[in-house]
Order: sequence, then C-alpha cells, then structure tokens
Amino acid sequence: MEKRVSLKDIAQKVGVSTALVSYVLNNQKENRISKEIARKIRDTAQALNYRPNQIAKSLKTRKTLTIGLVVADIANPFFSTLARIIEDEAEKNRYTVIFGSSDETAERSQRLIDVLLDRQVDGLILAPTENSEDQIRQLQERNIPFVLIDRYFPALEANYVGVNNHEAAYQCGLHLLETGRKRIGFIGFQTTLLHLQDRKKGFLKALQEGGVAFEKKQCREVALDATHEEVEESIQQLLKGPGQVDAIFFASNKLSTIGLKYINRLPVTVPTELALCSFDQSDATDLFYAPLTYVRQPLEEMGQSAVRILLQAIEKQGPPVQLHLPASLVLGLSS
Amino acid sequence: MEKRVSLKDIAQKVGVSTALVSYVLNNQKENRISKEIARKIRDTAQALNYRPNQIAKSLKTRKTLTIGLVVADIANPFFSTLARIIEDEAEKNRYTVIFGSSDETAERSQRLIDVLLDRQVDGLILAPTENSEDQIRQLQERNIPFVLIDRYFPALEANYVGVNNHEAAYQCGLHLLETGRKRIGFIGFQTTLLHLQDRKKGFLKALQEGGVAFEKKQCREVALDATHEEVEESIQQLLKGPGQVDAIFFASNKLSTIGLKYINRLPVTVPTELALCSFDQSDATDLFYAPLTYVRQPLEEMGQSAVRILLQAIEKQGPPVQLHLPASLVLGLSS
DNA sequence: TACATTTGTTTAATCGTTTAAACAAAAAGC
DNA sequence: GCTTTTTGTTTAAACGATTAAACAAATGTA
Repeated sequence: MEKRVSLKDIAQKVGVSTALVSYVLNNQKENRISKEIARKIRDTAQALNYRPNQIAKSLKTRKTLTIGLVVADIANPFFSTLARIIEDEAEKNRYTVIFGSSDETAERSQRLIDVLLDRQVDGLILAPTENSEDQIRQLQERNIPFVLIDRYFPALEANYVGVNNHEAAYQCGLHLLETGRKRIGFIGFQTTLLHLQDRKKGFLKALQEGGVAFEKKQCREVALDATHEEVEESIQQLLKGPGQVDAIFFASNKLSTIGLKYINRLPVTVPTELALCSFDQSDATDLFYAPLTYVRQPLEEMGQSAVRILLQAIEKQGPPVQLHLPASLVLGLSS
Repeated sequence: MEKRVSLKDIAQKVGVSTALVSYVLNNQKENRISKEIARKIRDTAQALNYRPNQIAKSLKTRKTLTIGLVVADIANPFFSTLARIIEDEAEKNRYTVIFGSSDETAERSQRLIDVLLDRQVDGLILAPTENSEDQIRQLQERNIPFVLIDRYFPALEANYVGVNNHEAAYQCGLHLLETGRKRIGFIGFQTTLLHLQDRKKGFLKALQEGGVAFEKKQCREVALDATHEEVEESIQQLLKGPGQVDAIFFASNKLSTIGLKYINRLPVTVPTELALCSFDQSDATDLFYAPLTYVRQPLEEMGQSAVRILLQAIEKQGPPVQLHLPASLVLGLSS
C-alpha cells in the first residue's frame, strides 16, 4: 500500500502547524484563521488528495462512526434485506456497518460481540441467539448502546424493535379457522427464543378459542438448525392419515421455504386439500403455485427504527425504547 | 460507554511499565521476561477483563485485520450468500468484514471505496459496477490489495474470481437446442458489464452454431435496475404470437426470480409449451412447479478463493491471480 | 506612552498501543 | 577482581489525528 497523505504532509507543504491544518479542514475557529492561509491549506489538501485517517481520528475522538450488526445468518433473506435497510439508514447518518453471523449459537454471538467491541463500534444492533441473555445483560452493565432486533428478552429493559408475533400468529390461526379448516398443523422451532414461542402460543390460542381439537402430534417442532430432511419429515407426519391435517402454518420463512419446495413435489393440492400460511414473505411464498397467505413484517420500519434508536442511545442515555410493530396478514391463494 | 481497561491500567496495578505488559500479552521476548511477572501480568489482565483497543493497535501497526466488501446489493441472495462465505473464510483468518452495497452505480461504489479506505481496511473484495474501471485502476496505482469478484475488466491485470460466463451460457443454449427448441428467447441486461455481455454472447453463439433463426426481437435487454413491470413486459413480448418463443433463458437470478413469478400467473405450461433456463440458482428456480434447469456458480469456491487471494495480496505483492471457475449446468424439469 | 484586547498561529499533550534502544543489575569469563 | 555478557525491565518515540493552552504580533483604548 502506498503511503497515505497525512495532516503533517499538508502542514509541511504549506508551512504551518498541523493544528492549523486540522482546524481549517474541520471548519473550526473559522473567524480566527486568515482566509489566505485557509485557502492555501484547502487547496493543497485537495491537490495532495488528502483523506483523514479515520483510525487516528477515532483513537482521539473515541468515536468510530461504525455500528456492529449481528444477525443469525446474513445469507437468510430476512436478515440480508434487513441488513440492506440498516446499511442505507446508517449511511444517511455517516455511519458504516460491520456485520457478523452468529449461526444461532451463543458462542459465536459472544465472539462477534467481542470482535465488534474490540474494534470500538459506537453501538450494536443484535438479533440475539438462544442463551445469550447474559451477554446482553453484560452490554447493559457496561453501558454499551445497543438495540435488539427481531428477538427479545422480557426480563431485560433494553431497546428493542420487532413485531407483535403473538398477535400476528393469532390472526393467522383465526384466518384458517374462518376459512373452514378443521385439523390444522403447526411447524415451528423447538427453542427457547421467545419470539418464536410467541408465534406458537398466538397460533394455538386461536385454535383453542375456535374450539377445534388440537392434538400434540399436530404441532411439530424442529431444531433451529434443522436440515431439509427433518423439516420434510415433519410435514410428512402431519400429512399422514388418519387424522391428517387440512392446513399447515409455518412459523418462519426458513420453514416455509423448505416446506414449499417439498410440498411442491407431493401429490397434494393447495388450497383445496391443504391450506398453507407462513410467517414472513419470501420468493418461495410468492412463487408457490398458490401464492401464500403470509404474515408481513415491516422490515423497512424495523431496520430504520433500529438505527434511529441506536443513534439516539449513542448520543445520550435514556429510557429503553421498545417497538412492537404490527405485522399484517397478507391473503394469498393458499388458504 | 464505560471506560475500557488499557495496558496502562494493568501496568499500574502490577507495578511495571506498559511496554512489559505489551510484550507479555503479545508473547514477545518470552525468554527474557521473568515467569513470575509474566504470570502476574496475565492474571491481572484476565482479572480486569482486558481487551486490547484494536483502533490503537491498528494505528500503530498499520493493519486493521479488516476487509472491505463491496457488492451490488447485499439483499440479493447471490451476494448475501457470497457474503456469508466470505465472512466465514475471513473469520478463519481473524479478519472482520465491513460491507456496502453499490446499487450498481459508480458514484456509490466510489463513495464506498473511499469510506472503506478511510477506515484503513487491509484490502477489498469488489463486485465492480459499470463505469468503475477508473476507480479500480486507481486502486491499482495506489497499490491497494483487492480482488474483483463476479465481474471483471479485461484491460485490467487485477486479481479476479468468477465463472466462465461465456461457456456456461453457451452450454445452456446447446442444451435448449438439443432438447428440440426452435425459437429461443433471451432476457438479459442492457449493460456494459462484460460478464453479462459474455452470457449473452455465449448463449447466442450456441444458437448460431445450431443454425436456428434468431431475430433481434427474441433478445430482450432490460436495465440493471429494471422494475418488475419492465421484465414482465419483456416476457410478454417474447410470448406474443406470431413467432412466439418456445424457450426462454434468463441471464441472472434476479431476472429469473421476477420472470418465474410472472410466468407462474400465465396460462402457459412449462416445459411442454415453454422451456426455461436460468443463470444462477435461487429459491425461485427451485420452487417453480417445474424446477429450473440452471447454471450453478460455485459460490463456496468463489468466496473462499477471493479471500485467500486477497490475503495473499495483502501479505506481499505478486502477479495477479485470475480464477475463471467452471460453472455447471444443472438439469431440471423446465427444459 | 502604556496597557488591554484581538487576531492568527504554534506548542504540546493526548488517545492506547508497539517496539527499538537504553539501562541497571546479575552472571559469566578470564 | 575486572571486563564482558546476559537478563529483566524501562524509556521514549511513534502511529495520525484533536484541542486546550500558550504565545507573539497587531490593533484598540485611555
């Protein structure tokens, strides 16, 4: 790499101190500095193509204008879409984003947080993993500005942006009942993550209120890192007679994406024989021959709010902001 | 934010100089330092939960252990999948990734490159935009380590990792001919980006060699930032009789994703009435009722190679490495 | 003329590390 | 017992910026 031009270089060339150069280029003490010299400094800065070393600047100012983003997996469209929105909103505020994927494990999450803090990010946006509550609490104790996104811990009074998972899933359940489904299957995750448990609870509440029978075997839960095969196996179980289901609710985009690919290959017709409904939109839900009824999360608003709340928190301490945004049910042809 | 523990704090607590602490914690001069003191230093570092300030470290060592990643759009699954692979490979080498989306414009690309360099990234992985050749050339002149990915400029002797677009598209064309298609349509981009032009050329070469007639109107090209409507309009044109096509090749995942959603709504049957083939896999190609025949890019190898080549380049200058990986045709039910 | 104020600029410390060089004390060599 | 070497540690400069404080010269005031 070539040697970069520093303040010192400009100072030498113009024949002044580095302090003066710094003042001029940062537009400080404007009323004190002679126009003549200021112009000269600006000109040579331009001529030498000077760009301040942000590392040095950060060391001194203790601000990096950088935010760390920890998602479960940047390859998951839910998170990459969110990442793009966060990137754009950050850029509007002259911030840069460093990201990492936790892979849903607390160890990777902790490692990422450490790396990001070592790099002195000004704040964090986190989709926390299972068993990471202590990590988050530590951030709190250390007064590090952060915002949780998508997932939350009720015991923690922390900034949070997400949707009302319970309510949205409840609406899904209601909808399936209203359209006459009698035996409804659920495919979700076996997890301690509350936002996912909420989806299950909300959905089951609707069924319960609707007075339909709901056996345990109608509720399948796979691991967060489940393979295609495991999800397919679950669907298979649900569709196996006697007592096969006439509707399936997928609790996430990952599940519906895998599920739809599988159902596509089965000799079952949607929605006549089987109704479908998914939490989250995706190319898969759109493209299925009977485009899916799904819960739409307001990603744009989630990402933008997360950034804004974080920047607020960076600027000054304040009470935590918790945003439970409404998620809407979008009706498709699958139910 | 809380005050972080510095070398100085440890030094004071133990009663030694910061230099000694630095040596110990970096495992330098091991044969010189007394075991006793070393242990004490390590213990207090642990006790105080010391974490080095990477910003300060970087300023001194002139290395940030950071690589900048510029893609067209992190929300595009092609790039987000690549990003995840790059992230993992970087992490294996203790590097962190900072990313940005260029949105296919040279201005944003330049701005991103500037921001990343201001932050002193050790190197860059870039999916360059149209008209960014000068930017790239500048990087070269400044001896900044970088690797182009996905796209390239033949006039530039730069590190590059991508696939043989011409050959892969050619194979696609051959395949459609072999399966008996006579009037074949192409949907691509109106662009100066060579990797996309290559796809067109390769594809047309196959048709030409096959001796099938190919009228200009069978070749539709949309803008890189084309809307759904524009893509749909192109398809509509291709399918309009007389002289309607019996096969369509999509030159990218974005085009096939939009295209499939549209074709899904049309009263046309794939593959009997219409064969389809796409460059790149996606959830859409998998999920289409007749899973698509597509060109599979070896993303894993691309991402990993890009990182490895970059790290090589960071370590020491060397001749450029240009990797044109083979992309394979995966046969589906759509052709 | 003497003193106070304003103007324009420099000095020097600092952020948290790294690292070459200096140094004092102990050990070895002769 | 004197010199040389080794051992263990410290000093101090540096990375590239920021910024309070100092300062000299010019200008204003009485």
